[in-house]
Amino acid sequence: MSSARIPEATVARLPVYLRALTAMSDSGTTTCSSLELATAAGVNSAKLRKDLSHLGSYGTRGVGYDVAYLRYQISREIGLTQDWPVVIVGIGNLGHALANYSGFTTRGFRTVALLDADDSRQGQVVAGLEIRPFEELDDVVAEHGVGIGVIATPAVAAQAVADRLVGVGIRSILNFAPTILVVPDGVDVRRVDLSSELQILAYHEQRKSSGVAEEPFGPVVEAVGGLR
Amino acid sequence: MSSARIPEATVARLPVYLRALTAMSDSGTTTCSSLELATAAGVNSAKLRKDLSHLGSYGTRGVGYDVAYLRYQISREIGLTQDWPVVIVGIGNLGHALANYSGFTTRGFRTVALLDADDSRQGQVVAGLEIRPFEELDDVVAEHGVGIGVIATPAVAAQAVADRLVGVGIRSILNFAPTILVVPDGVDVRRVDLSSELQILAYHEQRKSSGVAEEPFGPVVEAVGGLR
DNA sequence: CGGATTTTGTTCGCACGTTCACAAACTCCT
DNA sequence: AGGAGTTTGTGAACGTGCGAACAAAATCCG
Repeated sequence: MSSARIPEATVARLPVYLRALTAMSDSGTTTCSSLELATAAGVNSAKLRKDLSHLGSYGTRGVGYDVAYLRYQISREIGLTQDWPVVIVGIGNLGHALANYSGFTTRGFRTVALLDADDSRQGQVVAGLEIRPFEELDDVVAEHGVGIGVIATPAVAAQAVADRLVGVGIRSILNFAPTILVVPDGVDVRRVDLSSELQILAYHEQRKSSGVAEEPFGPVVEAVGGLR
Repeated sequence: MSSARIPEATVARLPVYLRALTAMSDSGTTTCSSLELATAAGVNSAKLRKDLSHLGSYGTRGVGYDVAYLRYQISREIGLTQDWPVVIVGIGNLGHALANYSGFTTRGFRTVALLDADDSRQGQVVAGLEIRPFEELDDVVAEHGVGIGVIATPAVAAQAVADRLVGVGIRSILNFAPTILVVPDGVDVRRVDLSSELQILAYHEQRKSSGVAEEPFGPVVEAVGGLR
């Protein structure tokens, strides 16, 4: 069961459940029902139960889920029981923010290097790490192993950076540059596009403004991702 | 046709098409086929054509699409022919980066205010705007009208901020805080969650590492959003 | 003018995701 | 011990989304 393929939609929600469970754990809650967890995560309780059933049968009928146990099981399923090295490329405003962002230092991930092609930034210390030249990518991988690459460069540089990342063996890329990256089979790219998000909001806002007939209490979209 | 409801999946891709068309326009391309545009956007050409067909019939059989014309039509559909005022709340590292981010000043959006509850930041100028106290939210809305709210505060403050935003009439929120916001019907919340994105990548990376049997040339996911 | 060629717009079948509804399984109380 | 009450896990119905295949419409060329 636990080794069967998990639907992509479910995978995308597991981090949300994990966060909700962590919050419960912090506030001393030791047990929760599917309804409580679903409410905290902002989803339907049936959907939550079906999602969890893909991992295994970790609840107890008539009782609910043990918060700590379920949290561990989800962590394990996602692969957070080990530490993934993260390399951030492009330390401009955004890269700066990402380096300082606590979500990257959360259990499961460790920012091991900040790289930038701009000479003027070399040696500057951000979030306790020294900015290194992009050419040292190979050294970084040699030191810390292959992990996850984060691209926070301008759009024009993104594809070249991606090519280099793939070249040193990285197969998971988080792309903040507004470009569609072309990568070989077997490499995952997830794109985070702020202007797309704004535009999607604008579309719905426009529909709301110009009294377009909507389904009763229309699109209340609790959407995509969340920042830690 | 143009007033019919457009599928959510299509709406989410329109910004990508728009960006690809802009790039073509900048490089002097005046006409393109569905295959060319689809390739640039990283999608199947049949899907692209179906998406565009929801807006209307803007192509010419045997020829393709006029880049400038299609670009205008998509802009209009999304609602970018007017300028949406954007308010950013929480000017920490991330809020700082967002304020300087060119995607927010792109045609269609105008950052009108930076708000922060922290006294020590008041008056500081970021990206040409002075940081103002969060209490002045009402004044901002009075000055610039109701638009889109961006929450870049710590998680604990996010819900309270959202409540205030909704209180002054804002119905579109882009949430960077790692929290599920509870909002009334009719309010759209889009969440951008960096740690979720990382965790999703970690899940797939783990599967790739531990030689799990995969479908031939498994999950090459070109996923969610992109930054401008 | 008419046939060959190109490319759009749309129809169809299939896979995926979501929700409802209910049986199975556990606890609690008498 | 047994029945009442809870809550999980899942089967089935429904809706949405995707990709292939094809007809319709435009251009090009002889």
